[in-house]
Amino acid sequence: MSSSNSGNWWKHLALYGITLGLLMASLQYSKLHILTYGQSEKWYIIVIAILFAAVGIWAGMRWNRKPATSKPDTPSPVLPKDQILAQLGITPRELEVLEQIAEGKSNQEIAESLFVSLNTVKTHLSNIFAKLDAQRRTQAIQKAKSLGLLP
Amino acid sequence: MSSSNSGNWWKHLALYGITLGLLMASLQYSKLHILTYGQSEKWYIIVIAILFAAVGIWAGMRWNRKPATSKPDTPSPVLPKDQILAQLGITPRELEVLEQIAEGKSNQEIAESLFVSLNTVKTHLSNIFAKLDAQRRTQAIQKAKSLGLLP
DNA sequence: CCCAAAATCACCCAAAAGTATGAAGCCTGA
DNA sequence: TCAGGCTTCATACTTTTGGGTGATTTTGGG
Repeated sequence: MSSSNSGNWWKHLALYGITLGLLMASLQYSKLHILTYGQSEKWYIIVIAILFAAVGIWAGMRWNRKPATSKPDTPSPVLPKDQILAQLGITPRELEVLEQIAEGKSNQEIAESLFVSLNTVKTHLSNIFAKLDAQRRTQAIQKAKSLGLLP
Repeated sequence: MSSSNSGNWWKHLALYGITLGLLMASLQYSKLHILTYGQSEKWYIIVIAILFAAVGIWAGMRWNRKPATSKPDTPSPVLPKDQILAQLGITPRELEVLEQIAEGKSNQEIAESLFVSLNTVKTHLSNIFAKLDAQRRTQAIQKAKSLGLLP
């Protein structure tokens, strides 16, 4: 209840909100004039509530939707791999590193597998990230795959 | 939700409703003088609006969350995805996280997209790694794909 | 031979990711 | 009602990654 309860309070809030809405609606229908507002003001409030609920639903669905349109990437690129590599300026060694991160290897493992130092792998990776415009290895993998550089 | 929840949520709802009703009634009686002023009515309407906006957002996310987990694309795994998931003990939420790391997102981004804390994402990931026998996110992606859990 | 690109490595620092442990609230099914 | 799985979150700690800079070697053409 004190400070770090952030998990579920808003669920309750939501329930309260829904309940409030139902309550107000039923109050309207039953003509129990408990509230001291005039008729027009009551309806005004209800309209506002419904309106905002609708807007909220729309916003919520909007906000949480994943970009489903990103599926039709480049499955059959017209350009051959070599050309894409050249275009991006990715060198053969960098591609090797790229392939290995896609296999789930750590930098250390890649270094050992290529017989180079960890620092070298990092350097290659930095260059790859710059050329693919990625911030993370997972992102680089994703981009490389959609470019057809990786299976 | 998977259709019917037998009968618990509406009980809470009813309870909240009753409580709220009593609360509102007492408010009416004790603060009649305030409510006669136009200013407090405005305030009340604003609260209603915010409340319903919150409810709407919540509902929208809720309705949008379930379809997110059920993916229509089933390549051709020998076992249905559900069965593999059950076998490994991977929960729906964990799968959601798994899907997002495969999209190249950072833990922080996933946390924001799922409206949970960073710590929660890490916990889910730890569990995923254990269940997939992976040490790294890239490895988990790899394994999940070869199992048909991811496209 | 000389140059330039590629490959290699080192440090340092910051940020992100991963590990371990404990715990609370919710939901479901027995 | 009670146990157990799921989800959530926290704290503390270690490891891995990523970013920036600079430097040395290799190598292949011109």
